[in-house]
Amino acid sequence: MEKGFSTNEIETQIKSGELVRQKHLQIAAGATRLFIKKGYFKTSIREISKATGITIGNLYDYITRKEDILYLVFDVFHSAWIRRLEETGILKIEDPVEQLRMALQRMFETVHVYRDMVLLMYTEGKLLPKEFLRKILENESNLVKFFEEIITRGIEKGVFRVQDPFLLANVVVYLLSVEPLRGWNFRKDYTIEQINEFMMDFIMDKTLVVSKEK
Amino acid sequence: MEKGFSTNEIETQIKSGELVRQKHLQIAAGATRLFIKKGYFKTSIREISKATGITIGNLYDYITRKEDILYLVFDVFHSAWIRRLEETGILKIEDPVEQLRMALQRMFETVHVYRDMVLLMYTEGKLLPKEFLRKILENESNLVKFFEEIITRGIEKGVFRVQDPFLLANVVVYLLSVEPLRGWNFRKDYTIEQINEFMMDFIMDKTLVVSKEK
Amino acid sequence: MEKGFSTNEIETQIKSGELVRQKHLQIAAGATRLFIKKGYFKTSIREISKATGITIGNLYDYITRKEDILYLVFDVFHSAWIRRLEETGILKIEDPVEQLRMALQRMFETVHVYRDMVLLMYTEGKLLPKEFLRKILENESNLVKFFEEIITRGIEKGVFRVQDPFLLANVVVYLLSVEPLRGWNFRKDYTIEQINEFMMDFIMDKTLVVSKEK
Amino acid sequence: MEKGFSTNEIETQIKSGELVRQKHLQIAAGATRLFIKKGYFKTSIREISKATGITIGNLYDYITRKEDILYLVFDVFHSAWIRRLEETGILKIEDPVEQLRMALQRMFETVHVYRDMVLLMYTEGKLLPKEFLRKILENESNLVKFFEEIITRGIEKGVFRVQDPFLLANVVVYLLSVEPLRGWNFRKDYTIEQINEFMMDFIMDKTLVVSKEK
DNA sequence: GATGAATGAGCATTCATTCAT
DNA sequence: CATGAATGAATGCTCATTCAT
Repeated sequence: MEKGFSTNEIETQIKSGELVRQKHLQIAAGATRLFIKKGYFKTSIREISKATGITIGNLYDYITRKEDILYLVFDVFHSAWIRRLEETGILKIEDPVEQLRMALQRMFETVHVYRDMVLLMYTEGKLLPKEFLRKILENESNLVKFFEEIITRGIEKGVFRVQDPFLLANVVVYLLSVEPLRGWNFRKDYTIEQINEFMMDFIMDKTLVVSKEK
Repeated sequence: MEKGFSTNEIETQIKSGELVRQKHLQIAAGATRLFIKKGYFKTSIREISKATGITIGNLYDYITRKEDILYLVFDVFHSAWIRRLEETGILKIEDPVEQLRMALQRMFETVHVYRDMVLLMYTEGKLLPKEFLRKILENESNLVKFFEEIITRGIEKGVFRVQDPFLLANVVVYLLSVEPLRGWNFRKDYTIEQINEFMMDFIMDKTLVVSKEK
Repeated sequence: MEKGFSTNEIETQIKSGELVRQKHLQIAAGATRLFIKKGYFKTSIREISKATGITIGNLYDYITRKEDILYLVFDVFHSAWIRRLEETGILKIEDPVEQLRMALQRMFETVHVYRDMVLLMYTEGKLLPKEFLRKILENESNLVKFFEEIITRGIEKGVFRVQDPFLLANVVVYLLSVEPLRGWNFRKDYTIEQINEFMMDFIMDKTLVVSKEK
Repeated sequence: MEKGFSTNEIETQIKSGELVRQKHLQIAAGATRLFIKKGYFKTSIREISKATGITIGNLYDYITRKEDILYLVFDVFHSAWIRRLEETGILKIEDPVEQLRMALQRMFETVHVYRDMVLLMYTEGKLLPKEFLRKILENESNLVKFFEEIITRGIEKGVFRVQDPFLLANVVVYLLSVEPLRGWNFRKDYTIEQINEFMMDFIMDKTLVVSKEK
């Protein structure tokens, strides 16, 4: 029903849904900073309680296990992520080339904004309870599908020539995270714009029929 | 480069260098299995002691902090990794195209063999104390340099046309880990050979001057 | 004696005595089931709130401490217990032998019906605050007196020959609980009727002058 | 192997069996006092640690869960209990009447010595994990058998006349605990000797053929 | 009178690390 | 060199109780 953020998956002692939503955001906000700085395991519930201003007991009215907080963090992040993608008019762009370029542009910006969160998902994602992990992976899977569809449409329109759109889409989504994951090795020598431009060309090159005669 | 494996960085209560080396290997072997299965934090020293057959007290004669074990694990892994690269005659191949292809082939195989370790490095690497982390990143950096050199030589020989060999090399090394990190989304639909072939083509395409007229 | 059930001992935020009585019954009913199933300590106020349908805050309008609920449970039970004894015309039976036999009969039935509660009183009774404990013990003491009087009357009438009616009455009341407390060891081999018959004979034998020549 | 006290049932981090035995005794001793005074649930591990002089961590080297301590307490108690029974030459007494009398005498003394422990077993016994509970009940069951055998032998020798030796033995064992469980109602008016004498007569009367003509 | 969110002390338990033998 | 018992701070979590609405 609500668009955007919802965390119905987490069992709660609190009846007011609105309150739950607000506190979940509050918890996620406080915990995110800590998780990014110290990692999930090195962050204690006491610290989260302090950072969020919610007493421990009350915290546990909104979650059942510490793991839930990790999920909360990922979920809030994912909502923001999705929102950024939807806000743009990317879905309505007709020309696949332009659409892919815009989608990539948008995603690279988003990845940059949420660099630390992207890193967190790669490093701590596996700690999620199976059920939550499934949900997170589904999100990622959808992003891949999103790119797969753009590519497929491009193929149908004859502007892309690609053998395996699905595998390519996987690689493309993976490449979005080069900077967060491997940036330590080149960050110092390039601006973020240079990096993104390089990645953009790298991907577009791979995809466009028209790049043949270069 | 070095003769196999050395862990001089770790402070030790024991004099005999040979013994230290042997026990370090023993510790790394036992701990690796555990870290892969349960992660660094959820593995206790007691478990490592049990898995290695080294009593806790004795364990602490060969390390100073739990983190040291993580480093040991990474270091042993890295030696094996390097060995695999050196064993082949890749460095002696004259034709850059062939050399790149062989290097990639070799690396994809290696990544596949050490898939869990690669994952471990991505997820737990950040836990290393700064000094150790520096060393690990240096290893990685060297791998990037290795590919950068191949590419640069290819450019000089006129067989590759690449704008930024360094950035490309970074991307290439990053792409080696596509399967361990994102394979969950496509592993079920492809054999490892199909995946590697796809990745190989993807990278070579990106690099080769001659591939234009395809 | 009193008309049913009253729990004036418990301090209350609520004025209306009638309401207090009703809620106290409601609380006792819900809590009894839980206490029997999980024991006093392992039953939380939250669970009692849920089981009784009374919100936690409201619950605390009718009690002051968790211990009060235990007392409530015992008190309600005791009323029912007493009622069962009074309902029968035992007090009016003239022949002491018949009277004792009927009283025992009635009590064994009652114990059987309230077996779990009897057990609960033995195991959790000591947890009551001193004042409440005193009241509960007084109830028990009255039951002993009840039997003591029957026995004494029997002695006066020459049908019982007993040295110490008071101690005997204590033992008799204690024996009523043999099945709840030690039944685990013989329950499987006997019906409840067999057990009660045995106990009955055992006690009557102990008491009756006339049983000598058997 | 060792006669008397052994607690092999409890999993331990400690290798030296002798040390385990000694510490288990130490733990049981300290915990017993606390359990008797405050009950199992109201006694915290911290208190037990303090009372035993064993640090919390070390405590947990000798047990796995708090429940184990309760078992330890019961087990130590049971060993002492058994020892008292065996030390006497009761088993060797030929005359069943004398044997029963001596056994009862001995048991009443023992119950008196361990009055608080008997109470503890009745009130907290049910808290034991199933496996331990089974063991404890088995001990009790054996005590019943012990009396059953004496009685049966008495019947065979024609000195007892009893319909159901097994049920009677159950009742007899149950009666051993009148004083701990119901003594609050008559303790003040009788010496322990008076009580025990009364109980003794009560039971012997019930059992002896020869008591007919009294 | 009723609601249920908030409090925070308290609990059992774990575990990296030390050190006497 | 090796052993393994000991330490104790720290952790995640529970729950009786309060109180603003």
